[in-house]
Parts: sequence; C-alpha cells; structure tokens
Amino acid sequence: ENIFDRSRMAPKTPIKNAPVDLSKQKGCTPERNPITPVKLTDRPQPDPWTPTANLKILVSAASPDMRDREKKKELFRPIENSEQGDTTDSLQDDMVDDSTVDEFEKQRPSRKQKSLGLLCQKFLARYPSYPLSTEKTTISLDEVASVLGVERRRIYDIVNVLESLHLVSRVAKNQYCWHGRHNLSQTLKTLQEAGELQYGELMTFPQKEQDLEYKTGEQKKETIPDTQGKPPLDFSEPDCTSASANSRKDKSLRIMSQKFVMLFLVSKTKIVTLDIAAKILIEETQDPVDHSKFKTKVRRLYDIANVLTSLDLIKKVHVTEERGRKPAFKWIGPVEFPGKMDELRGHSPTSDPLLRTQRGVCAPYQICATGKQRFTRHTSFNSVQPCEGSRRKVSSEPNSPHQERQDEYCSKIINLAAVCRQKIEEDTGNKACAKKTILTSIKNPSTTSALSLLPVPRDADFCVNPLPQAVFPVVQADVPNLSLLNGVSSQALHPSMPAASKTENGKPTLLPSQPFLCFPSSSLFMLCTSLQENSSRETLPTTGGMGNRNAEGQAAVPPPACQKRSSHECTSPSVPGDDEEPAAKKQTMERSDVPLSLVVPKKSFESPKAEPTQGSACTSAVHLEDFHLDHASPAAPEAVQKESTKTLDSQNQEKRSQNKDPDEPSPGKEHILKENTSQPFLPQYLYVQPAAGLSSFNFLFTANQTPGAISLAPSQLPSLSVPCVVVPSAALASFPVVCSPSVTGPLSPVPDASFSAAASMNFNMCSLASTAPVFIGTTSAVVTPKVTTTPLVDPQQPAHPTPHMSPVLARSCGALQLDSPVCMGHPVTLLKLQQPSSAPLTPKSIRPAHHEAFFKTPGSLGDPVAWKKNEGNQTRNASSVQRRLEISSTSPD
DNA sequence: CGATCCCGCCACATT
DNA sequence: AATGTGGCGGGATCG
Repeated sequence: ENIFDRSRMAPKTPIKNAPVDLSKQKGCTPERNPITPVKLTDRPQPDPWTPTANLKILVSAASPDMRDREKKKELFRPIENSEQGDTTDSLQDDMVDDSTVDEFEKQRPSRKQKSLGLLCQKFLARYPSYPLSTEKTTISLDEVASVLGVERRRIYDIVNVLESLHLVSRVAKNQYCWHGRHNLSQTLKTLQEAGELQYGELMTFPQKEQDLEYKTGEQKKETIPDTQGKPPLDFSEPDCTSASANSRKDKSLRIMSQKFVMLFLVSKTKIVTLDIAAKILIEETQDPVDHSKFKTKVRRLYDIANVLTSLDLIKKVHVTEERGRKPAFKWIGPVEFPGKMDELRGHSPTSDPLLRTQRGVCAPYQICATGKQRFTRHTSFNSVQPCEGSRRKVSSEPNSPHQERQDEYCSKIINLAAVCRQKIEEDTGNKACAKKTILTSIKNPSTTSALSLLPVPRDADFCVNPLPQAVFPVVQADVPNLSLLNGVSSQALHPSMPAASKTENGKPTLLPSQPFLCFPSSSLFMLCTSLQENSSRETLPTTGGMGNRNAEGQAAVPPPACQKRSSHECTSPSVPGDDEEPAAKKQTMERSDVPLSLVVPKKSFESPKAEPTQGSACTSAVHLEDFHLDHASPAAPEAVQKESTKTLDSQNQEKRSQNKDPDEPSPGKEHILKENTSQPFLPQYLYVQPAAGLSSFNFLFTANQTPGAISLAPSQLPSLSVPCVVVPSAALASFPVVCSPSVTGPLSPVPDASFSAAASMNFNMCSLASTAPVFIGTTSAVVTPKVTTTPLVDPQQPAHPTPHMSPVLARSCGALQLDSPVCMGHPVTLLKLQQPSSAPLTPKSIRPAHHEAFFKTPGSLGDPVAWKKNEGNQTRNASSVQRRLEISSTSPD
C-alpha cells in the first residue's frame, strides 16, 4: 500500500509524498503537516504526520484512498462502510462526510476503519508472507506508523503480537526484522507443546526458589507459586532465570498472545472464549480485585485477537451457552504442524507415548530454558520457542536477538498453567466458566467432569440435565450401596491393607468400593488420589496401548508432556524437556515425601497443592470450553489398570450403560472411564474446592484409604461410607447423590474388584455429572495402581503418596492422553493435575500446614455441608480454594 | 446495554 | 534527559 500510496500520493498529494494520501487530501492542515516532524525520516515519508491529530485527520482524509487500496487487498472489504470517507477534509468535514458521502455510505472513518485489525492487515500487506530467506526486511516503526497513519503506539500492539509468533523480531530500537510465516508452523508447534506442558501439566515447581527469584508478589497471590513462573525458571535454567526473569513486566502482550495461541492449540474444539482466556491469562491475583483486571485483560485479548484475525489464524465466533452467547474465537490456522509432534506428542498409542512424552515434554521445557538463557536479547523466539533452541530446533534462528524475554516467557507460560488453574477455580466460582464447562462437560462427560464441577452452580440447568439424568440412575443404584460403601470405606480407611500395598492391584482393595456420593448443595470438592509416580508412569506405557483405543491424537499433545514430567524427576534445569518431567516427578516425589499433605486452598495455605487442583480444574474448563475434552486424561491412567481392572471395566461398563446419560458422552469417555476404573485409584488427597463463587460443586473424594488414614473425618466419610463423595453445591441440589454402584457391592470381596468398582464409580460420576468427578476417578484410578492402593494410612507415609497423588494424577492423565485421543482432550486436565503436584511441591513447607489444614478439614468434613460452607467461603477468596487433603493412602514405599 | 476497542496518558526501560 | 516501549483503562462506538 505504501508504495501505492506514495505513487499515488505523490501525484495526488500536494504535499510531497505523504505516504498516505490522507494527509494530503484533506486535510492536512498546514499546521499539522508541519508538526510532524519527528522523525521520520528520511525517506519519502511525509512529513506531515506525526502528531496524532494530524494523523487522525489524515486518516480520515486518507480513508478514501485507504479504502481503495483496501479493496484491492480485500481486507477492507469487510469493512464496508468504514471505508469511505473520502470527503472532506479536515475533521470538520468528517461531519460533512456523512452527509456528503451518501454515495459511499461512509461515514467518515468510522471506528472500524481505524481498528487494529484493519491496521494490522495493512501492516501485513506491506510484507510478503513468505519472504525470501535471503532477504531481510527491516521494519522501521516510525516509518510504518507514518505510512499507515497511526501512532506508533498502535504499531507496537501489532508488532508485539507478531513478535510473539516470530513473524518479526526486534533488531534494534525502532527496528524490527520481518520473517514472514516461514517459521510460523514451527512456532505454533512449539507453542502447542509448551501449551500442553503448561496447561496440561503444570509445572512444577519449586516454590522456594521461585520466591527468591521471582518475586513472589504476584505469584504468591495465586498461591500457586509454582505455577507461576518460577518453576519454569528453575527448570530451565537457573542462571538465567534469575536475571532475566526477573520480573519485569515483560511484555504481557507478547506473553498473553502466546498463551492465547496456546489455548487454541491445546483445545480440542479450537474455540476459546474471551472470558475464559482472560481468566486463564490472568496470572495472578485472583482475588476480588481482579475484576478490573479481568476487564483489562479482556481488552488486551481483543487487541491480540484482532491481530491474530488479521493473520487468519482465528476468527470471531459466538459460543452460545446455556445462558447466553459469549464471544469467542475459533482457531482457523494450522492445527497440525508437520513434524511437530512426532515424538513429542505422542499420540502414539501404546508405549511410545511415554517415551515421547518424556522427551517431548522435555523439549518444550527446554525451550523455555533456552530462552532463559539468553537473557539478553536474542530475538529469535521469544517465549515459547525456547524449545527450539534447546532442543531440536535450535536455532539459531534468528539471529538475533534480542530479547531475553523468552526466558521470562517460558516461565510465564508455566505460570500460565498455574494461573489457568487458579482462574479456573475462580471461574468455577464464577458462573460463566462453570457454565461453559458444564456445557462442555455435558458434551463430554468425562472430560468435563472436572470442569463441570465448577460450573455446576449456575448452569444448573444444563448441568442438571445431563447430570441428573445420567447421574441419577447411577445414584440410585448406588445409594443402596452406601452401606456397602461404608463398609468399603472402612476398609479403605484401614489402609493397613497389605494387599493394597502390594501394588496396583492390591491397592484397589482399598478403594474398591469407593462410591461417590453427591450431595447437592455442598460446595466441597474433594479429590483423593493416591498414586505413585512410578506406577503411574509405568502404567502409562501400558496404558497407552489400552487407552489408545481412541487415541485421537489430535491434540493429544498434552499428555505426553504430562507423562514426561512424571517420568522424570529431574531437577536439572538444563534439559528443557526434562525439566518438566523432572519437575513433575519431583513434585510427585516431593509429595511423596511428604506423607500427607494437605492442600489447602491455594491462598490460604499457599501451598501449591491447591493449585494443582485448581489448575486441573482450570484446564479442564478450558478444554471443555474449547474442546470438550474428553476425559481422556483419565483414560490414560487406566491403561495400566486395565490389568486387574478389566473385570472391573466390564462392571463399569455395565454401570455406565446404566449411567450413561442420554447425552452420553462419547464412547471414548466411557472407555476412559473404564480404564480408569479398572485402575484402582487411591485417593490420596482430598480436594476440597469450595469455590466461593462456584458453589455448586463440592467434591469429596476419598482416597480409598485416605479417609481412614487421614483420619479426616472418618466419621464423616465413614458415615457416608463412600470413599468419594461428591457434593454439588446447594444449587446443585438438582444433583442427586451418586454413589458408585460398583463400590457398593464389591467392597469387601476383592480389592481389585473394589478398585475397579471404585473406579467405575468415579467414571460413572463423571459421565453422570460430566464433571470433575470423572477426573478424579481417573486420576485416582491411575494413581492407585501402585502405591496408593496400598492402604497405608499413616499420615506421613501417606504423605508420600499424596504427593504422588497429584503427580500421579497428572501422570495418569498424561498417560491417558498418550494413549487415547481422549487423553488428548484432557490434556488440559492433566496439566492441571500436574500443576497441583507442582504446587504441592512445596511439600515441605506445606506439609505442616497441610496437615493442620488437613486435619481441620476433616473435622469440618464431619458435616459435609458445614464443611463446604466454611471452607468454601473461606477458600473461595482465593479464587479457588481448594484443599487437598492427602490421605495417606498407603505408605508408599 | 453489553461488546468492542480506540486513544493516549504515563510509567518504566533504554539510550 | 530524551526517547523508546508498552501497560493500562477511560470512555466512545458498535451492534
């Protein structure tokens, strides 16, 4: 355009060559022209501009020209009216224009004409999408700004987003280098991987370090320290981290952009609503204050979305949820990147996944690390890319670089995951999210489950429908069982079970029966899982085979990551990929160390644990929304389980059939569930999430033994007699209580069976509720296999398990993902899970607190309701208050 | 009236 | 101190 303009302009304009006609034509008031000065240049540019005022005028004036050009381009077309404008000059004229313009319709430069999206299109039109590698195009911000007739500030908005996708890189002050889309797929791939890791897994995290390095400020708020940046940093590289990392505000816009893109890449549906994205992106804070923050975030997202839209990567759509329609964006860019996954993702079925995952995971992380390394400025990739550098890509890519930010980015990304979790929680609290979730959940029962929990409240409508129907049946059956459950629970409680300890199978015994109870009204959410890292991992491979069935692989990416994490403990930051894994493992490890950790609502305790939960929730929510995940995550774990479980599965299936709602999620889910179910899971933790806002769901999961072990409130649970209890919020009331059928019967008999039963229960729940429960079940199932199952109850020992639990869950998820497509969907979930683990990291510090909290909780638990209330309210504040109780399920080894 | 998001102040970073 | 960057949010416009 510029060119055109100039050429045209030249002739036209009286002025010299103002780049834009605009100025010339109209209006440029003399003054204005003169003003311009600044910079500019040497070149042909017009002098006139500069001043914004002038610009505006110019713009208006120019508009006509613009439009012509635009038309050419097409871009403008959409705009329609906007264009016109030729008319008059000066501002005054604008008014006139309208009248005058009749012909065109135009109205002066309407706001749209000046939209960032349009501006971006113009900007992009200036450069070739696929420039010759050899030639390098440099972009002068001033020049562009003047040519396009906008203030430089706007150009920054565009460039920052483009930079996040590596379409451009900053070379120097005011100078950017245009790369075009050559690396776009690579970048997206990297982002996807990173997204999977983060969101999917979460990271890890080392709280401690984090504190030091990054400021705690924000992070801590969340309570999710881990999630936040630190972990990444830690992982990535120590050195860098501190430095680069440092806070800085970093360009949130860049980071946000990447995160935003990651959400799309991770989501199944490829649709992300603004509010969800905003929630996820809001890293810190959660608290009340946020509102304004949320608003600001959304504003930024619009900016980003406009640019992405111009890039044809996304398009605006509306998602109508039950309530109403929400603005959302659909990813229309490439979904699969050549080569991208390959190893990483691993959707490969079976065993591969593990490998992949591990490695794959590493890669992403690495990336981050890399980024960090560079403190200074490298340009090449900012955030996400890290991977490249470190791992494969390497790249050098770019030349240059500048910007150290990447490191930060990486960390941030990590944080994002955490944030997401938190947010999710919050969201859950909030209705909107919940709704979505619910919806999604409905669609995908399993997947949603987690999410659904959150949403529950409001959506009751929705929720109800799906859930109730499906659920009820189950419940009914279950109810009777309660007694059984009790029996079971008792068993569970008594961790002593050696059998359980033995291994996965054994463990089941504990859980066996765990049925679920859903109470409407409470807001508690408890998640119990127990798992061991090892087992889970191991299982994963197997699982892969099992779970894969569906293996859609689509987005599956996440799973791998999870697995990865789980697989490795590595602390070493050096390897990116490893980082996560290690972290994850570590987390798990750590947790394991800690016998019982309670996860308190994030903030309150600050313990990381809470985070995970949230994170999971968040993720799930995200998925749901976007994708409706599948509950794949759960499935993954199952694979392992399958062995013993199969029988269970069969049972489960039956149940499922019953349970299934009309809606019924996809079969895949069922599978997953089955798998999950099959695996016994041991609830190590209890998660209580009371979302303040959420309200609707409360879940109580008992780990198998946990309850007993925990001592939580045996009385409480016991009374229930169900290992897991899900309590919907009051609002939920609609929900019936659900007891896992399987549980009832089985309990005593065979541990395995019981597990399976339990698992099934969970699944059922999920299907029914379509919400969180499912996840839980899954995770737990996954976890259980090994350690968890073991019944040990010792608090401390259990603690060990506990830690695992979260990790386990994550792992399991990862496994699931790997295996089945479903997993893919769930990736997010998984992530969340991991996060928790990460959160947990802190085991140390946390532990004590947790314990206390933990205990408390139980007490509170005594009354489910009361419990909910109390905690829910309290916790809420943090966005999600989640508490995890770890139950020691068994003593891990 | 809610969704969008332009506009530009102003703080922080870099030179 | 000047200039580059870019966070941020008021408030206008759109639908």
